[in-house]
Formats: sequence, C-alpha cells, structure tokens
Amino acid sequence: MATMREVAELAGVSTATVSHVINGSKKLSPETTERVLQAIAQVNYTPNTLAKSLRIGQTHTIGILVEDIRGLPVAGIVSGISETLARSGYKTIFHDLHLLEKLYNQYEQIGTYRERINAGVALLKSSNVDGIIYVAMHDRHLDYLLDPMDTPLVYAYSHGCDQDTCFTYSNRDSAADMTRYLIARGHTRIAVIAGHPHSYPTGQRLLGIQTAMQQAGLALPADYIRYGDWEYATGKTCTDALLSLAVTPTAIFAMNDLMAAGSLATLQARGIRIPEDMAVVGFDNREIASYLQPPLTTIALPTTEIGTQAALHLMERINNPDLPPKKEIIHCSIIERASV
Amino acid sequence: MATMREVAELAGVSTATVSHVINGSKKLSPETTERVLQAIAQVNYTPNTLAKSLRIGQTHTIGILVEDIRGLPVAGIVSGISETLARSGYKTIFHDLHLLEKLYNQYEQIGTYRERINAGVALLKSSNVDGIIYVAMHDRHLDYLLDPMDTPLVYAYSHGCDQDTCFTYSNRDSAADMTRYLIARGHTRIAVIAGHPHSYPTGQRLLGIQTAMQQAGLALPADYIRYGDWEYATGKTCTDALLSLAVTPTAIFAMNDLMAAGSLATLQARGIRIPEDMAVVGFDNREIASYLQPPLTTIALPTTEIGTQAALHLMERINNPDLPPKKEIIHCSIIERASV
DNA sequence: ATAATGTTTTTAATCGTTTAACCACAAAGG
DNA sequence: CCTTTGTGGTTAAACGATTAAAAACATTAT
Repeated sequence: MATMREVAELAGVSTATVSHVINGSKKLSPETTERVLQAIAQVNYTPNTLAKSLRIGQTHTIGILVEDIRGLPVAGIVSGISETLARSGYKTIFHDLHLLEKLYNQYEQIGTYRERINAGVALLKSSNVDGIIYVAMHDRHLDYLLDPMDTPLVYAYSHGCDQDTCFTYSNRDSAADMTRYLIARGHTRIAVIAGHPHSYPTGQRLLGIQTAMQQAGLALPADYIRYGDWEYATGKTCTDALLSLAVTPTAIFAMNDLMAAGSLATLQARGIRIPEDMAVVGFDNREIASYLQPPLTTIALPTTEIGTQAALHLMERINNPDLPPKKEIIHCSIIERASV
Repeated sequence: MATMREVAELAGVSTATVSHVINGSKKLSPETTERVLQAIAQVNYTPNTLAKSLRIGQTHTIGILVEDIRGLPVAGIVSGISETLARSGYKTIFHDLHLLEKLYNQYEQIGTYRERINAGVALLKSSNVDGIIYVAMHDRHLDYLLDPMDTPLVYAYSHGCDQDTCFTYSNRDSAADMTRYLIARGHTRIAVIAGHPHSYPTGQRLLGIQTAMQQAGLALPADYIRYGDWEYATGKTCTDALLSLAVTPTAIFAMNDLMAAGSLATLQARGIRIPEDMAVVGFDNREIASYLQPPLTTIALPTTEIGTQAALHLMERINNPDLPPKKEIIHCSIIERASV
C-alpha cells in the first residue's frame, strides 16, 4: 500500500500539501494540485483510514447491535440501515447478540441478557464507532442498556417502545387501520384472536381495534376477544371457540399471521368459505401469508423504512450530539389479498 | 477516554511498561505489574484500538460482504459467521450489496453488479479488514471478484459453487439423500418438479436424484421430470401435468418448498390424500413448510454451519495466508414432517 | 574492586495521517 | 525603501499505541 509520503515525494511536495489536495482544506495552485493528483493515480494511493481516524477522532463507522439477525423483521431493518449509511459513506460494524434461542424463555437468567448486551456495547465502543443503532425485537431488554451513553444511540423497531430516541411502527394505529378496513367492507361483528394477554403489542393493538370500533359505533363484545400465544395452534382453538358462540362474527382479526393461518385451517376444515362466510386478516406479512389458501390480507411492517429513518437520525445526532430525543412512529401498510 | 500515558503517569512508569503489562510481552516485577493494573482500573482505561491497529498493521476485523441480507438463507449464515468470529475476538464489518431486487432479472446490466461488488470490496479493504467472507446467493456473480486479492477471501453458500475456497452445501448429495429416503419408504415411481432447466442447482439435484434411483435399480422416465420456475404457480401446473400421465407417480419431489406448496394445493383440490395417495417433499425448509397442510417433509440448508465453517477457515487463512484452497461441502438434513 | 551477567525498565522511533503555526515570496500602498 | 497584505507552501507536533535497542540496576564471578 502506497502512503501519503510516497505520493508527496513523487510530486515533490510535502505530505501536508497532499493532504490539502485530498481534503480540499486549503487553496492550492492548479499546477501543484495537478501534480499531486497524478502522483496519487500513479502509485494507486488510497488513504489509510486508521491513521486518519486516529488523528481526527472520528471513524465514520457506526455500530449496529442486533438482538438476532435471524429474527423476522430484523433483516429488513438492517437492510434499510446499511443502505442508508453506505449512501452517506459510513461503514457499519455489526454485532449479533444471538438472543433468539432464549427470547421466549421467561425464566432465563436476567444476568445473561444484560451481560451480553453490555459486552456488545463495549465491543462497539472499543471499535470507536461514532454511533450505535440497537435493533430490538422486544422492548424487554432495552433497560439493560443502562450505562450513560457518551456515544449517540438510537433504537430501531422494538415492537413499539417507550425509549426516547426510537424508531418503530405503531401497533395501535395499524390495528385501528385494519379494523376500519374491515368495517369499510361491511363487517360489523369483528372478533379478535390476540397474542399473550399482558404483552405490549397485544395491549396496543387491542386499543387500536377498540378505538376504531367505537368510532364506527360498533360493539366489541368480551367473548369476541380470545387470547392465544402467537402460535399456529392457538389460532385453531380460538377459532373453534369463536364458532361455538351463539352469534358468530363475520370477520376474524388475528394478531399475527401464524394464528391467522391456524384460523384459516379450522374454518376450512369446517367448510366455511373465505371470504364469503368469514373474512380473516393477520398481522406481520410473513412469507406464509401469501401462500395460504386463500392468500391472507395482512399488515406489513415497514422494516426498511424503520431502518432508513433510524440511520438518518443517528447521523444527525452524530453531527449534533445534543439534539432533543426524537421518537418516530412509521405507518404500516395493509397488504390486500383474497381473505377479505 | 483515558490513554496509556495517563495510566503510566499514575503508576509512575513509562508507557512501554504499561504496554508490556497489558500484552504480557515482557516479564516484569510483580510489584510494577500490580501498580499498573491498579492504575488501569482506577482510570478505567481501555486501549485505543485504532492506535494499536495502526501500529501493528492488523485490525482483528473481518469484512462480510453479503449479496442481500434479506435473502433467505443469508441471515442464518451471517449468524453463524458472526458468532464464530465474535468468539475469537474478531470484529465484523458488514456490507450489503442490495442485489435482491435485481437478482432474478437476467437482463440487468452486468456492469452494475461488478461495480457494486468491487466497490464493496474496496470499502472493506479501506477499512483494513484482515479478511473477507463473501456471502452469495447465486454463483453467478462470483466471477466479478476478479482483482487479485491480497486480502484473504472465502466464499460462503453460493448454492454450490466452483470457487476454490468455498463453503456450501451439496445440491447433489442432499437430493440423492432425499430420494433414498423416499425409496426406503417404498416409493418406486418418483416424479420431479425441477427448477429452471439450465440452472446449476437444478442440474445438480437432478443428478443426485438420478444417481439414487439408478443405484436402487429404479427408472426415472423423462415425463416424470417437469421443469418449473421455482414459483408456487408452477408447482400447480407441473402437478396437473403429472396427474394426467397414464401411470401416475406415488411421490413428488419438488426442488423447492414453494413449488411443493403449489403441488400440495393442486393435489388437495383434486381430493388426493397426502401422504396416503401421494407423498410430497420439498427443498429449503422455508418457514412455509411447517405450516402447510400436511406439514411438508423437506431438506434444511445447514446455514449456521456454513457460516461457522467459513469463519473458522478464514481465521486459519489469515494466520497462514498461503494455505491451500479448501472447499467444504456441508451436509443437509432431512426434516421429517407429515407429507411422506 | 572490576568485569560479566541477568533482570527490569526506559528511550525513542514508528505506524500514516491532520492541522495550527510558520515561512517565503510577490505585489501593493505609503 | 519599508511596511502591509496575500498567496502558496512547509514544518513539526500531535493522535495513542508497539517494540527494538539502550540503559539502569542488581547479582554473581574473577
């Protein structure tokens, strides 16, 4: 690798001049500039990033700390982040916490999470990143990032969260949107297959649904709300329960695509036609949604956009560290398929 | 951030001594060592990676160049890579080529790919990475990495490839395995729904199937091989075609899960029971496979393992740059579900 | 006492940049 | 002719570590 010194010697100038040519940090005569440029080309010089970073105290690198890249919406967010950063000439250093195996295990030792997260942060800091984006799947772990951050940090995703500087989607608004979508298509008896009763997304989405129903002057009876565990099987059992009611609903809003798939299976097994006799919608727009019979109308998470916005804001924050906290809720879109 | 100089002053020694304590590069008296250690703890010193890297000419960082993180098996490979590297104290700098949108577009300007790939390599090199892992989805683009590499490089995945230093799975062997699995369960008339006729995976998998059939003394008639385009819809049309034959097969081997799903749908629409009247298997173990009716028996790609092996080998290669090329084929496993 | 030997610690150069401060020179102003 | 003002370039000190080589000191041998 050619160094700046070699270029300088070849062009018959000092390294300072070479540096000024490269960075445009001083006005130089056209002749000198030209001579330096030629020398640079001749020895195929590329600046040493390490030396530069050491000197100026900025690496133009950001760290992205993901809970688990295999998590469903995570890849999309990372994609958005990395594209946006690359466009602005930032490099990305990636660290995966590998939290997926344990994520649903409520009894897992808390210590492990905290240690892993803090180790990750320490690692990124030791790489002298200019900023960090934490890509969460749950909001559960965010409290662990406790030590006062001298490095700018923004949160992405985290399924709707209460952090100050965070980019996510609105569980509530998108559930409300979908409910209005059903209402607009003539449905008045809408049942809900919810997730875990005490989880944040369940609560928020339910709120959205209730709001939309209320605004339309419709009722949401208590026995139209069944709680599942986000898995396929509970989609089936909840649907069975709903069908055994005296007055059955005309639409089922499952809070994720897996439970919607279970619901679809049960309905079909009973010979109920979709969407004629019963409309079904999901949430997440997982791959499975488009291959169900019929293809499932569902809500798509704006993963790329979340990543893009988070990255943009982090860059702002790097340039101006005492920016006020910014929380941005990005709208989801409804993917219309044949199940409504 | 505390520097080594501050630690040295506090401990009343030179920076050289501090460095020796940290790296164990020279034997020092226990008292001095202790004093330095205390000083380090007292000011909460962490070494500056940039300075160190600049001096020793190694960053302990590797670059991972992915064609697109949203690509299906990619996240798993990246997960394996990142875990393995982290375990050995390597940092990972991540660059995404965002090739997905265009991947299936045959008429895309070649230049774009080459430029993007080479820009990615340049970016990683400018970050002074010690080595690079290229995570491919196709083997189509690998030729573009042409400039002679001074940085060690290994390929991961790429759907079976001809590169020298590459980690992937065996299209051929796993297709053969699955065929034997069907044969062992009594099937003698096995039909194939293949992918694009001229694609590498199609050719290899077909080879594997033919080999297994031959070894079992079974025939694979030409009209039992239908070519699709890897999409759901062709799964249906190919199945229709197979069912209209004079002698129908007892098992269908679709070369991916999507086409298998299409096949399943068609069979069910015709009232054919699975697996009693017809067995169906797929390839890829995508999410959809476990939610089909019946759940699909299929082949799982060893994504994590591919990543792990590639990372391990890259580290070897960094320590010993003129290692002979190593190509490793990792076995796939059959995921048994209810469709056989 | 002096030299030889071994142990522990320091000196100072180095990695490849950036950048404030300085210098040389020319043109202009008094 | 002497000062000012500008232009175009250089000098040299950083940034924060590592590491040969030298030095300081203690120990043992002659």
